Amino acid sequence: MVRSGRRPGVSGSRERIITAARGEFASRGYDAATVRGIAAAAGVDPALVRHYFGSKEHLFVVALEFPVDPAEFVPRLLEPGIEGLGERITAFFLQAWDTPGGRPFLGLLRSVASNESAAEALRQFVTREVLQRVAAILVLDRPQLRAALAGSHLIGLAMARYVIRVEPIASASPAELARAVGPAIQAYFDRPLPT
Amino acid sequence: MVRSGRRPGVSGSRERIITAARGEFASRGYDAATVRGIAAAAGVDPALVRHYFGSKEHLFVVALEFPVDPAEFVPRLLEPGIEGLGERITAFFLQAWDTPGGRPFLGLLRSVASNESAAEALRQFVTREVLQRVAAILVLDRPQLRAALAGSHLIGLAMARYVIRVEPIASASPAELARAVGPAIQAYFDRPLPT
DNA sequence: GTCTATACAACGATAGAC
DNA sequence: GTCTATCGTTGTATAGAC
Repeated sequence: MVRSGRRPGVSGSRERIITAARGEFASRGYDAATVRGIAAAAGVDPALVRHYFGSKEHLFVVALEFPVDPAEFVPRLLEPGIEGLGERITAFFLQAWDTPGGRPFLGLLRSVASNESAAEALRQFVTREVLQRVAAILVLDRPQLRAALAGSHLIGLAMARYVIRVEPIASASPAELARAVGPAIQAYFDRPLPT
Repeated sequence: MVRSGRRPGVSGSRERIITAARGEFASRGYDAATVRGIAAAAGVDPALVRHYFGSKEHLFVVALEFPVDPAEFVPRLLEPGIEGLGERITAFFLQAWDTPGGRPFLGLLRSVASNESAAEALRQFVTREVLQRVAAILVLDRPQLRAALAGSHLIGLAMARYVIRVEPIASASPAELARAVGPAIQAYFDRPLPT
């Protein structure tokens, strides 16, 4: 009976490992997620993970891929104009987190907070794919600072709601939160910034 | 050679363990910090940590002690009145983080993001010692929601500046940031909240 | 003599590397 | 699948403080 060696046909193991890695990193964070756990969730041998990705860190970088595509949502949110932009962004952000597809965000946040290379990866990604795109569309002074400040509030909102789970933010409805926070985001695209 | 047993004089081991724990939790986060590493940094046996604190988790809770005292800074910031409150709070927050004494904050944030019991500890602490205090002083509707939203922005600011280190927030001066963010915080204590 | 501080050794679990 | 390292924890013995 042949036990070792390559299986015939296309296995899809690589993709299953990436999917499993997202789930594990999401639910446990970078450090607590284990290569063995990921391999088990993917139904493969741990050595296969090493074969494809070399290291846990590199696997993470590959799996980092965002669940939403800035190339799509940035123009879509900005296109209708400045008016109502704050609430649109906030509502989209909360919806992205609240849906099942937003699960990876939580793991990403956990990983970023505990792991320097994860923070580095996210910093590069956000700067290149989000901030620069926003800056290219906005006709305002210091667009990158404005976008970064607005983004910082949203990150904090996610920390308060999904990580720390402080009340009454944790239990508020997405719509209620979007209405409460929207104007603060809006102000970063409306108001002159102090020098 | 005598190896075990009590050492002569006052050792201060308990305090050294707490200090070492703060340093380890700060630089590595809750999960990555080890009891053995903390014991080594304190120059004691790991079993002594257990003797004093029972478990890693309880040691964390003891070491959690905030570097600033809400009983002091909440009244001090709120006392001059609503006017300029946003900028006062933001400047105080950034200063607390930027000074050497603010180091523990970073570790706290890392721990909270990666560990559920740390998040639980911080949630209880913030709710009891900060939000309720603010709510007791402010004469506004839904003071707890207002304070929580303002706090979420500040947490996000810290994430952007000290953890993710995204530009231009990471390199901005505290004064510049306080002027840019202050009005957003202020609005949470000025404006009517949408229902 | 009793309480407390301390050390040492080892256990069972589990990780990543190869 | 094996190897090695290291984790949190625990049992037990000992020496000083009071």
